[in-house]
Amino acid sequence: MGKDTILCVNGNVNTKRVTLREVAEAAGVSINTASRALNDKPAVSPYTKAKVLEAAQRLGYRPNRLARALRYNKTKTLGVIVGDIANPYFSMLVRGVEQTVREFDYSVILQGTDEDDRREKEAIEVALAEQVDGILITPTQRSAEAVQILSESGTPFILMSRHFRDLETHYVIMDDQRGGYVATEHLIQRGHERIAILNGPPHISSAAERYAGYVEALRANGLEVDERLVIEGCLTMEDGYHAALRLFEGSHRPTAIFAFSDFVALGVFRAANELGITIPDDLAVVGFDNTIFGLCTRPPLTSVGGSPEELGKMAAQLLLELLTGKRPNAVTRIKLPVYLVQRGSS
Amino acid sequence: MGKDTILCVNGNVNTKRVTLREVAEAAGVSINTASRALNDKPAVSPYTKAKVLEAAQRLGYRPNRLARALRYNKTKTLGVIVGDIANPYFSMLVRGVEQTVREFDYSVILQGTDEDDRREKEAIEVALAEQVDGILITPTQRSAEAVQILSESGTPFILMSRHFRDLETHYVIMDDQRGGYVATEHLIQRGHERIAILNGPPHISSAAERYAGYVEALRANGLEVDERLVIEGCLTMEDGYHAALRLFEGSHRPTAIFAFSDFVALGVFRAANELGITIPDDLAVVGFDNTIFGLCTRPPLTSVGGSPEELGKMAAQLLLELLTGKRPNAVTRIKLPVYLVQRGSS
DNA sequence: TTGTATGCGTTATCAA
DNA sequence: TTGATAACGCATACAA
Repeated sequence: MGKDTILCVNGNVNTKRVTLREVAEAAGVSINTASRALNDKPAVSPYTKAKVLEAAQRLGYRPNRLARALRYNKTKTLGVIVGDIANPYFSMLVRGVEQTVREFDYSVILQGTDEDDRREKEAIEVALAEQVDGILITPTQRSAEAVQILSESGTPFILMSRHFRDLETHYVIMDDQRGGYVATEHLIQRGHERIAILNGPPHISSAAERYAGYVEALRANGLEVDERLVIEGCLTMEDGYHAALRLFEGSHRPTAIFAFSDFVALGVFRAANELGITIPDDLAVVGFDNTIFGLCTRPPLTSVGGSPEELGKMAAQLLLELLTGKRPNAVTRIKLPVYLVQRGSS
Repeated sequence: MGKDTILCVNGNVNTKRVTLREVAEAAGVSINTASRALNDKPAVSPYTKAKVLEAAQRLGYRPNRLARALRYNKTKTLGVIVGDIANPYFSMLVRGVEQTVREFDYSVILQGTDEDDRREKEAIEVALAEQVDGILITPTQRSAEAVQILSESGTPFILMSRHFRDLETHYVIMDDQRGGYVATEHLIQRGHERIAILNGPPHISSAAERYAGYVEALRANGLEVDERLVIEGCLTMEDGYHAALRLFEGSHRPTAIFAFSDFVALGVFRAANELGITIPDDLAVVGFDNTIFGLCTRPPLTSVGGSPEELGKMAAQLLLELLTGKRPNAVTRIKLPVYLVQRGSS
């Protein structure tokens, strides 16, 4: 062990934290004088202030945000609940949230639901028990119960990426119907008529609306919906992979696929690679979300969508403005525009 | 507005939370009788208990974890600090952590550093101010200061994926040197002699050790290190993309690339696609981490590594065992094995 | 079996 | 300018 070795075995040893009382004692002042000095409050002499600051510095004082939170009844903490942290879409979303939240000196308690409504309820309960000031959530939408609980709790919350048509909540979503329309129309214009959709679960609003856009585009172009080309419940790459395999095995093959997300589309690429199907010649593919992963497939993936990171940022900003009173409390609904970015896959 | 409409405009309205005192009053008992009833403590009559539980239920009582934490001096919250939340490697890591943490009824406060040491320090300060019981961190390693601070704080912490050679800390890492060796040796056996490495920043231990393994394998096979084929600082897909472009533009092209991560390797695929370079004929590629994204490239990506999700789980488990006293406090160092999974790219 | 009183670390009120 | 005291919500030692 060299002399520079830092011994970091700790744990139950030095776990005692320095409190304000100790700082006050060390500085020879009362506890609340110390408090005022550290919080830049008026009514404290420069000399005293310097003494307190020095003592705090020397002892390594760190204000206890918990105690402060208890006092203020504000934790400066947000609960963030998403479907799956490892899903690139949600990763980007959370990244946007985290960045914005940090700017406001708030913290994030992150939880994943795996799209399970029981887990979702638990996550909400945990967040509320942690006294978060607000909640950002992509609801599983298996029922409206989550929103019901949140609503009754009185804790401000904002839905991200998904919304309930007949519930008056704040939300920030993509223009999913438009996205579905644009993607499908694009494929039609490229000459396709048998266009499959590997959609998400239909109880999720973004999936339902993209489907509506898909249908709308088909009808507008004199095409009928073929149930055999509609596959639901795809959320992950694995889902996309298996759905694509099933589709190709069947007798009624599509010439194009519109996937619920780039992540799902990646699964389609995997299946196509394995089966020797050439994209875009044998099969055109369009994804959703415009993630960077679409740049790495061969050929690169055509995708429609906005920026999930931006959506996260907006939702966080909205919530924080609500919390800090910078924004009136009327229901705010934001629908972000989507764009089609055509690349080699279609 | 239908009769089922839930009005969720809240915010500053109903934000008053139900406290234990109110439950006690509603049940007509004292505050601590209520406390004991709700916490399944002995010495409370069944009748009283039922009364309290009913009142709690009716009022929608939720115990305030903050107040409880203040009392216990334990928050049941862990700070998790990683380089970049949107990096698939870290996403998987965080996912593993979150899953394990939930099993123990702990919460996670997540922060990203963007590999910036100032942000890292801030993140640590925030976590400590939040009184987290422990910290899981992938240190930026620009200096040992982060570890110094953590060490002095007395808060247990565990390094993930990276470690300091001369510091006595808990850590869970991959066998990076072995990984570097295996990847390089594999490429050599496939007949390659000009093998480039798109490595991470050298101050990061995993990068340094993979490089050591790379060098070791070259030497063991009578090959010399060619500085022109060593590129450092690659962490993202973008980095891999630009590094690969630079490499292909130069006069001294490699016939194989060993990338720091699958994420970086994806960038290589993008560059290769754009330049019309055929993998694996013109260029072999090996990634690291064995993420599912490697399955979607064409051809699929050869990769070496263990499971980042597993690493996250182990680190979380280790920390929680430390915190709950289930594990002695001796320094625990875990090095997870790595495997080579050969696919089409090499 | 139940209730009273105290303390966790902070901040705010008010009096000195 | 400073300090004593109460309060935030909860849990517990102790008394009843």
